Amino acid sequence: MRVAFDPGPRDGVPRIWRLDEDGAPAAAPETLADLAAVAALEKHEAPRWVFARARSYRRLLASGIDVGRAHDAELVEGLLVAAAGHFGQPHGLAAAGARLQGRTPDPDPPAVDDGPPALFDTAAPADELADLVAVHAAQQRALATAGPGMRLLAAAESAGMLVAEEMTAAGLPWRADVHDRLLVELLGPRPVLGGRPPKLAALAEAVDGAFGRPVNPDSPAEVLRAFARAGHELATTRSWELKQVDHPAVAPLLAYKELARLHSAHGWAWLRSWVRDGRFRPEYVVGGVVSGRWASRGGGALQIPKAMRAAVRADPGWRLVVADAAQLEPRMLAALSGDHALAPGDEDLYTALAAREFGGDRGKAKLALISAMYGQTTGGAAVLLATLRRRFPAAMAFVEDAARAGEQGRLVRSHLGRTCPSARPGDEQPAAARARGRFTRNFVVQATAAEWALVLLAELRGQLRAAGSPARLVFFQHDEVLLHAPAEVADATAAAVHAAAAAAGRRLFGDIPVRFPMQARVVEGYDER
DNA sequence: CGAACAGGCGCC
DNA sequence: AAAGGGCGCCTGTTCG
Repeated sequence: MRVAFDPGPRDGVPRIWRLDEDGAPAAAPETLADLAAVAALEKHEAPRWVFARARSYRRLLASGIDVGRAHDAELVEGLLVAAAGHFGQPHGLAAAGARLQGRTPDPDPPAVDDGPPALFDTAAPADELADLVAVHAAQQRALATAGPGMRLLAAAESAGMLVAEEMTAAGLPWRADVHDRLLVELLGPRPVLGGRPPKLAALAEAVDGAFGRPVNPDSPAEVLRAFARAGHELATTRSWELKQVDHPAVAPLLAYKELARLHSAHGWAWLRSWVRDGRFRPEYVVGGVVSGRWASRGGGALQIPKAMRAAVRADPGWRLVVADAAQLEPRMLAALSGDHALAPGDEDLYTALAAREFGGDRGKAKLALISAMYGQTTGGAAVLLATLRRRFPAAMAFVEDAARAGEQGRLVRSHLGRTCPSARPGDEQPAAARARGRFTRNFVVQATAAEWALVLLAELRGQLRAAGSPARLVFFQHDEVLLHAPAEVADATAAAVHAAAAAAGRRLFGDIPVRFPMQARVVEGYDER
Protein backbone atom coordinates (compact mmCIF):
# COMPACT_ATOMS: atom_id res chain seq x y z
CA MET A 1 0.00 0.00 0.00
CA ARG A 2 0.97 3.61 -0.51
CA VAL A 3 -0.02 6.58 1.58
CA ALA A 4 0.32 10.15 0.38
CA PHE A 5 1.26 12.45 3.23
CA ASP A 6 0.80 16.19 3.54
CA PRO A 7 2.11 17.63 6.81
CA GLY A 8 0.00 20.74 6.29
CA PRO A 9 1.02 24.20 7.41
CA ARG A 10 2.85 24.69 10.68
CA ASP A 11 -0.28 25.25 12.73
CA GLY A 12 -2.55 23.05 10.63
CA VAL A 13 -3.31 19.38 10.63
CA PRO A 14 -1.60 16.59 8.70
CA ARG A 15 -3.59 14.72 6.09
CA ILE A 16 -3.14 11.41 4.32
CA TRP A 17 -4.63 9.61 1.37
CA ARG A 18 -4.42 5.86 0.97
CA LEU A 19 -3.46 4.79 -2.54
CA ASP A 20 -3.13 1.65 -4.59
CA GLU A 21 0.25 0.76 -6.07
CA ASP A 22 -0.66 2.53 -9.30
CA GLY A 23 -1.45 5.69 -7.37
CA ALA A 24 -5.23 5.55 -7.61
CA PRO A 25 -7.04 6.57 -4.41
CA ALA A 26 -8.08 3.54 -2.38
CA ALA A 27 -10.25 5.52 0.04
CA ALA A 28 -11.22 9.08 0.89
CA PRO A 29 -8.56 11.49 2.16
CA GLU A 30 -8.18 11.46 5.93
CA THR A 31 -7.30 14.08 8.48
CA LEU A 32 -4.94 12.93 11.19
CA ALA A 33 -5.22 14.00 14.79
CA ASP A 34 -1.47 14.52 14.93
CA LEU A 35 1.79 13.28 13.52
CA ALA A 36 1.84 10.41 16.01
CA ALA A 37 -0.87 8.81 13.90
CA VAL A 38 1.74 8.46 11.17
CA ALA A 39 3.89 6.41 13.52
CA ALA A 40 0.98 4.09 14.26
CA LEU A 41 0.25 3.61 10.57
CA GLU A 42 3.91 2.93 9.87
CA LYS A 43 4.05 0.38 12.65
CA HIS A 44 0.99 -1.57 11.59
CA GLU A 45 0.93 -1.23 7.81
CA ALA A 46 4.41 -0.06 6.77
CA PRO A 47 3.21 1.60 3.57
CA ARG A 48 5.36 3.38 1.04
CA TRP A 49 4.93 7.01 2.01
CA VAL A 50 4.44 9.45 -0.83
CA PHE A 51 5.99 12.81 0.00
CA ALA A 52 5.92 16.00 -2.03
CA ARG A 53 9.47 16.85 -1.00
CA ALA A 54 12.15 16.22 1.57
CA ARG A 55 10.74 18.84 3.90
CA SER A 56 7.67 16.69 4.49
CA TYR A 57 9.83 13.98 5.96
CA ARG A 58 11.84 16.54 7.87
CA ARG A 59 8.65 17.45 9.69
CA LEU A 60 8.15 13.84 10.69
CA LEU A 61 11.73 13.43 11.87
CA ALA A 62 11.43 16.59 13.93
CA SER A 63 8.65 14.80 15.78
CA GLY A 64 10.76 11.71 16.24
CA ILE A 65 8.95 9.69 13.56
CA ASP A 66 10.78 7.75 10.87
CA VAL A 67 9.48 5.54 8.10
CA GLY A 68 10.79 2.62 6.11
CA ARG A 69 9.97 3.44 2.51
CA ALA A 70 9.19 6.55 0.51
CA HIS A 71 8.39 8.05 -2.87
CA ASP A 72 9.69 11.62 -3.20
CA ALA A 73 7.57 13.25 -5.90
CA GLU A 74 9.96 16.14 -6.45
CA LEU A 75 12.99 13.89 -6.91
CA VAL A 76 11.14 11.44 -9.13
CA GLU A 77 9.80 14.30 -11.23
CA GLY A 78 13.37 15.49 -11.75
CA LEU A 79 14.38 12.04 -13.00
CA LEU A 80 11.41 11.80 -15.33
CA VAL A 81 11.78 15.32 -16.68
CA ALA A 82 15.44 14.67 -17.46
CA ALA A 83 14.64 11.31 -19.04
CA ALA A 84 12.24 13.13 -21.37
CA GLY A 85 15.14 15.32 -22.46
CA HIS A 86 14.11 18.36 -20.41
CA PHE A 87 16.81 18.40 -17.77
CA GLY A 88 16.63 21.42 -15.51
CA GLN A 89 12.95 22.16 -16.13
CA PRO A 90 11.04 22.92 -12.92
CA HIS A 91 10.20 19.72 -11.08
CA GLY A 92 8.71 20.74 -7.77
CA LEU A 93 5.19 19.63 -6.95
CA ALA A 94 3.61 22.84 -8.20
CA ALA A 95 5.46 22.58 -11.51
CA ALA A 96 4.60 18.91 -11.89
CA GLY A 97 0.94 19.68 -11.24
CA ALA A 98 0.96 22.48 -13.78
CA ARG A 99 2.53 20.25 -16.39
CA LEU A 100 -0.13 17.64 -15.71
CA GLN A 101 -2.83 20.21 -16.46
CA GLY A 102 -1.13 21.30 -19.63
CA ARG A 103 0.04 24.60 -18.18
CA THR A 104 3.55 25.96 -18.45
CA PRO A 105 5.13 25.47 -15.03
CA ASP A 106 6.49 28.42 -13.11
CA PRO A 107 10.09 28.18 -11.94
CA ASP A 108 10.57 26.15 -8.77
CA PRO A 109 10.60 28.24 -5.61
CA PRO A 110 14.17 28.96 -4.54
CA ALA A 111 15.73 26.64 -2.02
CA VAL A 112 15.56 28.07 1.45
CA ASP A 113 19.08 28.74 2.59
CA ASP A 114 19.34 30.72 5.79
CA GLY A 115 20.81 28.47 8.39
CA PRO A 116 20.80 24.93 9.67
CA PRO A 117 17.64 23.17 8.50
CA ALA A 118 16.41 22.20 11.94
CA LEU A 119 15.98 25.85 12.85
CA PHE A 120 13.45 26.86 10.23
CA ASP A 121 10.67 25.48 8.20
CA THR A 122 8.81 27.03 5.32
CA ALA A 123 5.13 26.28 5.44
CA ALA A 124 3.80 24.47 2.40
CA PRO A 125 0.63 25.70 0.71
CA ALA A 126 -2.45 24.90 2.74
CA ASP A 127 -3.69 21.84 0.86
CA GLU A 128 -1.57 20.19 -1.71
CA LEU A 129 -2.60 16.64 -0.98
CA ALA A 130 -4.77 16.40 -4.09
CA ASP A 131 -1.93 17.73 -6.26
CA LEU A 132 0.44 15.24 -4.71
CA VAL A 133 -1.87 12.32 -5.39
CA ALA A 134 -2.41 13.37 -9.02
CA VAL A 135 1.30 13.92 -9.66
CA HIS A 136 2.24 10.66 -8.02
CA ALA A 137 -0.27 8.73 -10.13
CA ALA A 138 1.15 10.28 -13.30
CA GLN A 139 4.66 9.39 -12.17
CA GLN A 140 3.61 5.79 -11.51
CA ARG A 141 2.22 5.61 -15.04
CA ALA A 142 5.45 7.00 -16.45
CA LEU A 143 7.56 4.63 -14.37
CA ALA A 144 5.47 1.66 -15.43
CA THR A 145 6.49 2.20 -19.03
CA ALA A 146 10.01 3.43 -18.29
CA GLY A 147 11.34 0.06 -17.26
CA PRO A 148 12.81 -1.63 -14.20
CA GLY A 149 15.94 0.49 -14.14
CA MET A 150 14.04 3.73 -13.74
CA ARG A 151 11.77 2.15 -11.14
CA LEU A 152 14.78 1.07 -9.11
CA LEU A 153 16.33 4.50 -9.57
CA ALA A 154 13.16 6.25 -8.40
CA ALA A 155 13.00 4.07 -5.32
CA ALA A 156 16.69 4.51 -4.57
CA GLU A 157 16.55 8.27 -5.05
CA SER A 158 13.62 8.41 -2.65
CA ALA A 159 15.43 6.22 -0.15
CA GLY A 160 18.35 8.59 -0.51
CA MET A 161 16.09 11.40 0.62
CA LEU A 162 15.22 9.44 3.75
CA VAL A 163 18.89 8.78 4.46
CA ALA A 164 19.85 12.39 3.80
CA GLU A 165 17.25 13.79 6.16
CA GLU A 166 18.12 11.25 8.82
CA MET A 167 21.83 12.01 8.53
CA THR A 168 21.16 15.71 8.96
CA ALA A 169 19.02 14.95 11.99
CA ALA A 170 21.61 12.61 13.50
CA GLY A 171 24.61 14.84 12.73
CA LEU A 172 28.24 13.88 12.35
CA PRO A 173 29.95 13.57 15.75
CA TRP A 174 32.37 16.49 15.87
CA ARG A 175 34.65 17.33 18.79
CA ALA A 176 35.02 21.09 18.93
CA ASP A 177 37.83 20.74 21.47
CA VAL A 178 39.84 18.51 19.16
CA HIS A 179 39.17 20.82 16.22
CA ASP A 180 40.36 23.81 18.26
CA ARG A 181 43.51 21.96 19.31
CA LEU A 182 44.30 21.12 15.67
CA LEU A 183 43.80 24.74 14.67
CA VAL A 184 46.08 25.99 17.46
CA GLU A 185 48.76 23.47 16.46
CA LEU A 186 48.64 24.56 12.84
CA LEU A 187 47.88 28.28 13.10
CA GLY A 188 48.83 29.32 16.61
CA PRO A 189 46.39 30.73 19.17
CA ARG A 190 43.13 32.10 17.85
CA PRO A 191 43.45 35.87 17.34
CA VAL A 192 41.18 37.66 19.79
CA LEU A 193 40.22 40.58 17.55
CA GLY A 194 40.12 38.81 14.20
CA GLY A 195 42.99 39.24 11.81
CA ARG A 196 45.60 36.66 10.94
CA PRO A 197 46.57 33.93 13.37
CA PRO A 198 50.26 34.09 14.41
CA LYS A 199 51.59 31.49 11.98
CA LEU A 200 49.76 33.01 9.03
CA ALA A 201 50.99 36.46 9.99
CA ALA A 202 54.57 35.17 10.20
CA LEU A 203 54.33 33.54 6.77
CA ALA A 204 52.84 36.69 5.27
CA GLU A 205 55.78 38.65 6.72
CA ALA A 206 58.20 36.14 5.23
CA VAL A 207 56.58 36.66 1.83
CA ASP A 208 56.92 40.43 2.22
CA GLY A 209 60.56 39.99 3.18
CA ALA A 210 61.30 37.78 0.20
CA PHE A 211 59.81 40.33 -2.19
CA GLY A 212 61.29 43.29 -0.34
CA ARG A 213 57.87 44.98 -0.11
CA PRO A 214 54.39 44.34 1.20
CA VAL A 215 52.47 41.85 -0.92
CA ASN A 216 49.00 40.56 -0.03
CA PRO A 217 49.32 36.79 -0.41
CA ASP A 218 45.54 36.54 -0.69
CA SER A 219 45.53 38.59 -3.87
CA PRO A 220 46.54 36.56 -6.92
CA ALA A 221 46.94 39.75 -8.95
CA GLU A 222 49.35 41.27 -6.45
CA VAL A 223 51.34 38.06 -6.22
CA LEU A 224 51.63 37.86 -10.01
CA ARG A 225 52.87 41.45 -10.17
CA ALA A 226 55.41 40.81 -7.42
CA PHE A 227 56.82 37.76 -9.23
CA ALA A 228 56.87 39.68 -12.51
CA ARG A 229 58.98 42.39 -10.89
CA ALA A 230 61.33 39.66 -9.70
CA GLY A 231 61.65 38.39 -13.27
CA HIS A 232 59.21 35.48 -13.13
CA GLU A 233 56.31 35.78 -15.57
CA LEU A 234 53.59 33.45 -14.27
CA ALA A 235 50.22 32.74 -15.82
CA THR A 236 48.56 31.90 -12.52
CA THR A 237 49.41 31.55 -8.83
CA ARG A 238 48.29 27.95 -8.67
CA SER A 239 50.46 25.98 -6.34
CA TRP A 240 51.80 23.57 -8.99
CA GLU A 241 52.97 26.53 -11.04
CA LEU A 242 54.54 28.26 -8.05
CA LYS A 243 56.42 25.09 -7.19
CA GLN A 244 58.38 25.42 -10.41
CA VAL A 245 59.63 28.90 -9.60
CA ASP A 246 63.01 29.43 -7.96
CA HIS A 247 62.42 32.37 -5.65
CA PRO A 248 62.59 32.74 -1.84
CA ALA A 249 58.95 33.85 -1.66
CA VAL A 250 57.67 30.55 -3.02
CA ALA A 251 58.09 28.40 0.09
CA PRO A 252 56.40 30.79 2.56
CA LEU A 253 53.71 31.59 0.01
CA LEU A 254 52.82 27.95 -0.51
CA ALA A 255 52.76 27.36 3.22
CA TYR A 256 50.61 30.45 3.66
CA LYS A 257 48.11 29.34 1.03
CA GLU A 258 47.69 25.93 2.58
CA LEU A 259 47.12 27.26 6.09
CA ALA A 260 45.01 30.21 4.94
CA ARG A 261 42.68 27.78 3.22
CA LEU A 262 42.25 25.80 6.42
CA HIS A 263 41.71 28.96 8.41
CA SER A 264 39.11 30.43 6.10
CA ALA A 265 37.28 27.26 5.12
CA HIS A 266 37.42 25.19 8.31
CA GLY A 267 38.75 27.52 10.99
CA TRP A 268 37.22 28.88 14.17
CA ALA A 269 34.49 30.72 12.27
CA TRP A 270 33.43 27.47 10.65
CA LEU A 271 33.42 25.70 13.99
CA ARG A 272 31.25 28.39 15.52
CA SER A 273 28.81 28.38 12.62
CA TRP A 274 28.41 24.69 12.01
CA VAL A 275 29.06 22.64 15.11
CA ARG A 276 26.41 22.56 17.83
CA ASP A 277 26.23 20.17 20.75
CA GLY A 278 28.98 17.97 19.38
CA ARG A 279 27.40 17.47 15.96
CA PHE A 280 28.03 18.85 12.47
CA ARG A 281 24.70 18.93 10.64
CA PRO A 282 25.08 19.76 6.98
CA GLU A 283 22.08 19.63 4.71
CA TYR A 284 22.39 17.11 1.91
CA VAL A 285 20.92 17.80 -1.52
CA VAL A 286 20.02 14.46 -3.04
CA GLY A 287 20.57 14.47 -6.77
CA GLY A 288 22.03 17.96 -6.44
CA VAL A 289 24.76 17.19 -8.96
CA VAL A 290 23.87 16.47 -12.57
CA SER A 291 25.45 13.02 -12.29
CA GLY A 292 23.18 12.14 -9.38
CA ARG A 293 25.85 12.65 -6.82
CA TRP A 294 24.69 14.52 -3.78
CA ALA A 295 25.55 18.11 -3.13
CA SER A 296 25.48 19.71 0.29
CA ARG A 297 24.54 23.06 1.69
CA GLY A 298 26.33 24.60 4.57
CA GLY A 299 29.72 24.00 6.00
CA GLY A 300 31.30 22.48 2.91
CA ALA A 301 30.33 19.04 4.13
CA LEU A 302 31.76 17.19 1.16
CA GLN A 303 35.15 18.87 1.45
CA ILE A 304 36.15 18.14 5.01
CA PRO A 305 39.93 18.47 4.83
CA LYS A 306 41.96 15.44 5.80
CA ALA A 307 43.79 17.65 8.28
CA MET A 308 40.56 18.20 10.25
CA ARG A 309 39.24 14.66 10.29
CA ALA A 310 40.66 13.90 13.72
CA ALA A 311 37.86 16.13 15.06
CA VAL A 312 35.33 13.55 13.89
CA ARG A 313 35.27 11.20 16.87
CA ALA A 314 32.77 8.67 18.14
CA ASP A 315 30.98 9.28 21.43
CA PRO A 316 32.35 7.39 24.46
CA GLY A 317 31.50 3.72 24.12
CA TRP A 318 30.69 4.19 20.45
CA ARG A 319 32.69 3.67 17.27
CA LEU A 320 32.80 5.05 13.78
CA VAL A 321 32.47 2.58 10.96
CA VAL A 322 34.23 4.18 8.01
CA ALA A 323 33.72 2.44 4.71
CA ASP A 324 34.79 3.49 1.25
CA ALA A 325 34.41 1.73 -2.06
CA ALA A 326 37.72 0.84 -3.66
CA GLN A 327 38.30 2.15 -7.21
CA LEU A 328 34.57 2.44 -7.70
CA GLU A 329 34.53 4.17 -11.06
CA PRO A 330 36.82 1.83 -13.01
CA ARG A 331 34.86 -1.07 -11.58
CA MET A 332 31.69 0.58 -12.82
CA LEU A 333 33.28 0.89 -16.23
CA ALA A 334 34.14 -2.81 -16.22
CA ALA A 335 30.56 -3.71 -15.32
CA LEU A 336 28.94 -1.24 -17.73
CA SER A 337 31.05 -2.24 -20.70
CA GLY A 338 31.07 -5.96 -20.03
CA ASP A 339 34.87 -5.83 -20.11
CA HIS A 340 35.05 -7.84 -16.90
CA ALA A 341 38.75 -8.59 -17.21
CA LEU A 342 39.36 -4.98 -16.27
CA ALA A 343 38.25 -5.72 -12.71
CA PRO A 344 39.03 -9.34 -12.02
CA GLY A 345 38.58 -9.53 -8.27
CA ASP A 346 38.64 -7.84 -4.88
CA GLU A 347 42.26 -6.81 -4.97
CA ASP A 348 43.46 -3.27 -5.65
CA LEU A 349 42.49 -2.72 -9.25
CA TYR A 350 45.29 -0.33 -10.12
CA THR A 351 47.96 -2.56 -8.61
CA ALA A 352 46.62 -5.58 -10.48
CA LEU A 353 46.45 -3.67 -13.73
CA ALA A 354 49.93 -2.27 -13.22
CA ALA A 355 51.35 -5.73 -12.69
CA ARG A 356 49.84 -6.95 -15.94
CA GLU A 357 50.25 -3.97 -18.23
CA PHE A 358 52.35 -1.20 -16.77
CA GLY A 359 55.48 -2.83 -15.41
CA GLY A 360 54.20 -2.65 -11.86
CA ASP A 361 53.80 1.13 -11.92
CA ARG A 362 50.52 1.70 -10.05
CA GLY A 363 50.61 5.42 -10.79
CA LYS A 364 50.64 4.73 -14.50
CA ALA A 365 47.76 2.30 -14.26
CA LYS A 366 45.70 4.81 -12.29
CA LEU A 367 46.50 7.67 -14.64
CA ALA A 368 45.58 5.51 -17.62
CA LEU A 369 42.15 4.68 -16.25
CA ILE A 370 41.47 8.17 -14.94
CA SER A 371 42.41 9.53 -18.34
CA ALA A 372 40.09 7.10 -20.08
CA MET A 373 37.17 8.10 -17.87
CA TYR A 374 37.85 11.85 -17.85
CA GLY A 375 38.95 12.32 -21.41
CA GLN A 376 42.49 13.41 -20.77
CA THR A 377 44.77 13.29 -23.79
CA THR A 378 47.89 15.21 -22.81
CA GLY A 379 50.67 14.80 -20.29
CA GLY A 380 51.78 11.36 -21.35
CA ALA A 381 48.31 9.87 -21.17
CA ALA A 382 48.15 8.98 -24.85
CA VAL A 383 50.64 6.12 -24.68
CA LEU A 384 48.91 4.70 -21.61
CA LEU A 385 45.54 4.90 -23.32
CA ALA A 386 46.90 2.96 -26.28
CA THR A 387 47.74 0.12 -23.93
CA LEU A 388 44.25 0.17 -22.46
CA ARG A 389 42.69 0.23 -25.91
CA ARG A 390 44.64 -2.84 -26.91
CA ARG A 391 43.91 -4.82 -23.76
CA PHE A 392 40.38 -3.61 -22.93
CA PRO A 393 38.77 -2.69 -26.22
CA ALA A 394 35.18 -3.00 -24.97
CA ALA A 395 35.77 -0.74 -21.98
CA MET A 396 37.49 1.87 -24.11
CA ALA A 397 34.82 1.67 -26.78
CA PHE A 398 32.20 2.27 -24.10
CA VAL A 399 33.66 5.56 -22.91
CA GLU A 400 34.55 6.62 -26.43
CA ASP A 401 30.98 5.99 -27.59
CA ALA A 402 29.75 8.13 -24.72
CA ALA A 403 32.19 10.87 -25.68
CA ARG A 404 31.09 10.74 -29.30
CA ALA A 405 27.44 10.98 -28.26
CA GLY A 406 28.23 14.12 -26.33
CA GLU A 407 30.22 15.65 -29.17
CA GLN A 408 27.28 15.07 -31.47
CA GLY A 409 24.86 16.67 -29.03
CA ARG A 410 23.09 13.45 -28.11
CA LEU A 411 21.92 12.48 -24.63
CA VAL A 412 23.57 9.75 -22.64
CA ARG A 413 22.15 7.85 -19.69
CA SER A 414 23.43 6.06 -16.64
CA HIS A 415 22.95 2.33 -16.23
CA LEU A 416 19.56 2.76 -14.50
CA GLY A 417 18.50 5.62 -16.72
CA ARG A 418 19.52 8.92 -15.19
CA THR A 419 19.77 11.25 -18.16
CA CYS A 420 22.45 13.87 -18.67
CA PRO A 421 21.52 17.50 -19.37
CA SER A 422 20.85 18.41 -22.99
CA ALA A 423 23.41 20.12 -25.18
CA ARG A 424 23.12 23.89 -25.19
CA PRO A 425 23.32 26.39 -28.01
CA GLY A 426 26.97 26.78 -28.89
CA ASP A 427 27.88 23.23 -27.90
CA GLU A 428 28.34 22.36 -31.57
CA GLN A 429 31.38 24.64 -31.72
CA PRO A 430 34.46 22.39 -31.83
CA ALA A 431 35.94 23.33 -28.46
CA ALA A 432 32.57 23.16 -26.72
CA ALA A 433 31.74 19.87 -28.43
CA ARG A 434 34.97 18.35 -27.14
CA ALA A 435 34.21 19.63 -23.66
CA ARG A 436 30.73 18.12 -23.84
CA GLY A 437 32.27 14.86 -25.01
CA ARG A 438 34.48 14.81 -21.93
CA PHE A 439 31.41 15.51 -19.82
CA THR A 440 29.24 12.72 -21.28
CA ARG A 441 32.21 10.34 -21.23
CA ASN A 442 32.51 10.88 -17.51
CA PHE A 443 28.76 11.10 -16.91
CA VAL A 444 27.99 7.50 -17.78
CA VAL A 445 30.55 6.26 -15.28
CA GLN A 446 30.10 8.82 -12.52
CA ALA A 447 26.29 8.67 -12.68
CA THR A 448 26.28 4.88 -12.53
CA ALA A 449 28.69 4.96 -9.60
CA ALA A 450 26.36 7.45 -7.91
CA GLU A 451 23.37 5.18 -8.33
CA TRP A 452 25.30 2.20 -7.06
CA ALA A 453 26.10 4.24 -3.97
CA LEU A 454 22.45 5.24 -3.67
CA VAL A 455 21.31 1.61 -3.81
CA LEU A 456 24.03 0.76 -1.29
CA LEU A 457 22.66 3.37 1.11
CA ALA A 458 19.13 2.08 0.66
CA GLU A 459 20.21 -1.52 1.22
CA LEU A 460 22.29 -0.61 4.25
CA ARG A 461 19.52 1.44 5.78
CA GLY A 462 17.07 -1.38 5.18
CA GLN A 463 19.35 -3.93 6.81
CA LEU A 464 19.96 -1.79 9.87
CA ARG A 465 16.23 -1.14 10.30
CA ALA A 466 15.36 -4.80 9.84
CA ALA A 467 17.89 -5.76 12.48
CA GLY A 468 16.74 -3.03 14.83
CA SER A 469 20.33 -1.85 14.92
CA PRO A 470 21.17 1.25 16.95
CA ALA A 471 23.85 2.13 14.38
CA ARG A 472 23.18 5.32 12.44
CA LEU A 473 24.38 6.58 9.10
CA VAL A 474 26.01 9.93 9.83
CA PHE A 475 27.93 10.87 6.70
CA PHE A 476 28.01 10.06 3.01
CA GLN A 477 30.39 11.36 0.42
CA HIS A 478 30.14 9.92 -3.10
CA ASP A 479 31.70 6.52 -2.41
CA GLU A 480 32.22 6.61 1.32
CA VAL A 481 29.87 6.16 4.27
CA LEU A 482 30.33 6.78 7.97
CA LEU A 483 28.20 5.14 10.61
CA HIS A 484 28.08 5.81 14.33
CA ALA A 485 27.50 2.66 16.30
CA PRO A 486 27.78 1.36 19.85
CA ALA A 487 31.12 -0.43 20.17
CA GLU A 488 29.46 -3.82 20.68
CA VAL A 489 27.69 -3.69 17.31
CA ALA A 490 30.47 -2.00 15.33
CA ASP A 491 31.74 -5.21 13.75
CA ALA A 492 28.24 -6.28 12.81
CA THR A 493 27.70 -2.83 11.29
CA ALA A 494 30.84 -3.21 9.20
CA ALA A 495 29.54 -6.59 8.04
CA ALA A 496 26.25 -4.94 7.07
CA VAL A 497 28.16 -2.49 4.90
CA HIS A 498 29.89 -5.33 3.08
CA ALA A 499 26.60 -7.11 2.55
CA ALA A 500 24.93 -3.94 1.30
CA ALA A 501 27.74 -3.32 -1.17
CA ALA A 502 27.36 -6.81 -2.59
CA ALA A 503 23.60 -6.41 -2.75
CA ALA A 504 23.90 -3.09 -4.56
CA GLY A 505 26.14 -4.68 -7.18
CA ARG A 506 23.58 -7.43 -7.76
CA ARG A 507 20.66 -4.98 -7.92
CA LEU A 508 22.40 -3.03 -10.67
CA PHE A 509 24.18 -5.67 -12.69
CA GLY A 510 22.88 -9.06 -11.63
CA ASP A 511 25.35 -11.89 -11.26
CA ILE A 512 28.57 -10.71 -12.88
CA PRO A 513 32.16 -11.38 -11.88
CA VAL A 514 32.95 -7.72 -11.19
CA ARG A 515 33.13 -6.97 -7.47
CA PHE A 516 32.56 -3.66 -5.71
CA PRO A 517 34.47 -4.13 -2.48
CA MET A 518 34.11 -1.71 0.38
CA GLN A 519 36.86 -1.43 2.92
CA ALA A 520 35.24 -0.87 6.29
CA ARG A 521 37.25 0.04 9.34
CA VAL A 522 36.08 0.37 12.92
CA VAL A 523 37.74 3.37 14.54
CA GLU A 524 37.21 6.02 17.18
CA GLY A 525 38.50 8.87 15.01
CA TYR A 526 37.92 9.51 11.30
CA ASP A 527 41.65 10.14 10.87
CA GLU A 528 42.59 6.61 11.94
CA ARG A 529 43.45 4.12 9.25
C1' DC B 1 26.77 49.48 -1.09
C1' DG B 2 25.81 44.64 -2.63
C1' DA B 3 25.90 41.39 -6.62
C1' DA B 4 28.49 38.87 -9.75
C1' DC B 5 32.56 37.04 -11.27
C1' DA B 6 37.36 35.14 -11.14
C1' DG B 7 41.02 32.71 -9.01
C1' DG B 8 42.12 29.20 -6.21
C1' DC B 9 41.78 24.88 -3.69
C1' DG B 10 39.48 21.46 -0.57
C1' DC B 11 36.96 16.86 -1.47
C1' DC B 12 35.43 12.62 -4.60
C1' DA C 1 54.84 16.61 -15.09
C1' DA C 2 50.85 19.44 -14.26
C1' DA C 3 46.12 17.93 -17.83
C1' DG C 4 41.14 15.82 -18.14
C1' DG C 5 35.05 14.83 -14.95
C1' DG C 6 31.93 16.66 -10.77
C1' DC C 7 31.12 19.98 -6.82
C1' DG C 8 31.19 24.23 -2.54
C1' DC C 9 33.10 28.06 -0.62
C1' DC C 10 36.55 31.39 0.51
C1' DT C 11 38.87 36.01 -0.78
C1' DG C 12 39.70 39.69 -3.89
C1' DT C 13 38.10 42.42 -7.60
C1' DT C 14 35.01 44.69 -10.59
C1' DC C 15 30.64 46.37 -11.92
C1' DG C 16 26.26 48.63 -11.50
